[in-house]
Amino acid sequence: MPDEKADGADPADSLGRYLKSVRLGSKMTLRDVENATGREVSNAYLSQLESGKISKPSVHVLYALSTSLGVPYEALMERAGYIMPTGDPIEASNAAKKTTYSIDNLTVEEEKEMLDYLNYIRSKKR
Amino acid sequence: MPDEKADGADPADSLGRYLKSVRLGSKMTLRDVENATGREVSNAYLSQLESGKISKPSVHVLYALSTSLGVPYEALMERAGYIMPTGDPIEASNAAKKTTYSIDNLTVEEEKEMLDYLNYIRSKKR
DNA sequence: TTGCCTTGCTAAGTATATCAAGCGCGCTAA
DNA sequence: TTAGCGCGCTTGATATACTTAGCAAGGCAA
Repeated sequence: MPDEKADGADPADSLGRYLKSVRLGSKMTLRDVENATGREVSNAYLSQLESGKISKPSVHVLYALSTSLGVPYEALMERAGYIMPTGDPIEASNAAKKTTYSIDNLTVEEEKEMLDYLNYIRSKKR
Repeated sequence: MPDEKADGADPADSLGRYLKSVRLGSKMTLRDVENATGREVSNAYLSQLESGKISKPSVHVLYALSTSLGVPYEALMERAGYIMPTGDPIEASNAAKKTTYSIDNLTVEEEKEMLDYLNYIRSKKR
């Protein structure tokens, strides 16, 4: 691993290494985690996750792992490259293409503002 | 074989119908949405989503649709059967009451106002 | 009519997540 | 030594998300 960058450049890699470090930190085996998730995540699959062979596990898997390992759900979501609504680094591909459609490419802040505004106009009308 | 049930018990079904109602409410075609997502979600795929043929789209797809359609990310996540950290184990029945919070059921006037507001905050920020 | 365009939709293929089974290694005990 | 067990890991198979190409129906113009 001589070419590791300081930041987590590769998201998949980062997720795998994160999962592994957390598991080892808890002194659990792969099968321990499998059982802790109620067999929702097989040890074989977890192994592939940790080695980075699988880049985008489903949210269900991430949720099961987060509760079984005791780490916050959001941490796993972000490292898996998913976008959390509370605002975070976003995969750049979104910003690339712009079309001039009605509500297009809402940023997270914009979405929040829009929601606030909706609440405002609704309360006003009631 | 038209054996559709009238209730919205099935979450997958619910997601499809929700997407469709939002799209029609915005007066967009399937291809409009495809373009609005920057081609991230094809019109063919969206059609399958709306018809309930696909039950668990990835979070990326849901995110692209939420921004392009102007609905909150959480609403789609919940209807797709995913678990959001702020909620708890979510069942279909739960989703119904919980999503009153969202931009669900936008009236036409509200939609117009929202669009105006979006233009406003965008022009302000540039 | 004929021709062109758009709309929703489908059929068939590819990619990838996920599972079940099992392999080889290191350990510990007889 | 051999037997057994738990460990991480791999290998193949299946399910399902997702793509690309295209079709039938309807609208509209010449």
